[in-house]
Amino acid sequence: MGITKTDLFDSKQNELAIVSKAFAHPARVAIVQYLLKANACINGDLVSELGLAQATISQHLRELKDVGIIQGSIEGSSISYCINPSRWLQIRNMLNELFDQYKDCGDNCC
Amino acid sequence: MGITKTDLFDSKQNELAIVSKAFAHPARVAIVQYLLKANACINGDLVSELGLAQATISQHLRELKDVGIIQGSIEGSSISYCINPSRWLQIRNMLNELFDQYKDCGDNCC
DNA sequence: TAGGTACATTGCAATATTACGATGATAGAT
DNA sequence: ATCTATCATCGTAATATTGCAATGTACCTA
Repeated sequence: MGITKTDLFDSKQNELAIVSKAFAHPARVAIVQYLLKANACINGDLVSELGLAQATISQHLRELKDVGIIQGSIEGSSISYCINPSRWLQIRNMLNELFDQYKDCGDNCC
Repeated sequence: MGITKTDLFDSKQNELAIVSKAFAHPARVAIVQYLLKANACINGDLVSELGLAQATISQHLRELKDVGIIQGSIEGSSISYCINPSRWLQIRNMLNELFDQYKDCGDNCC
């Protein structure tokens, strides 16, 4: 059926899944890494950087924007994208909270 | 066309995407959280815990296992699953490495 | 106004994911 | 050997994702 049964899970689990899905494509990882490296805000010369069509890049940018990871501001006729600082930290904390839950159980695990 | 052009990206970007994809479904997040909470190793009573069919749970478990996040060992006629410690730490480090790359650029961003 | 640049959106084809019933496979109990 | 419990796999239907050409929109320039 291809449809995720989101109602079976709590909001935190769904949020984690949505955020993870944003990173679940190498193109979006590459876009985020590029924005991190450039630090200053960059417009869509990602098209020449990555080897994908303009429409495809635009689509990936929108997905990242929808999740709030990046934000764009109009810069004349082009658009500057950059990491959303507060959202970035929030996601980082959310992931850390998950990964910190692991308690090493020695070798008596499985 | 529905197929990801993995050859356009480096192995690290692809790895990050693959790992993220494992967490990109609330059921898999819930499974991981359950294993974290239970600490000790748990078999497939996830079927009653989550509201999904046995076949569906099994499928999600396999995806988590394929990425190496969890591992299972036969326990009589049932199977004990648990977090894979080394892989868990490795993923944690990989994500931290990404999230630490963010340098706050003050307010002169975008 | 007309033309060009930079993105976004639409529409479509190909492939992937999600979910589950039905069916296998294996281990323990009778 | 037969039954049952537990889990994996297969097959299939419904939906989502990926990618791009074509088109739309907004802005700048001449």
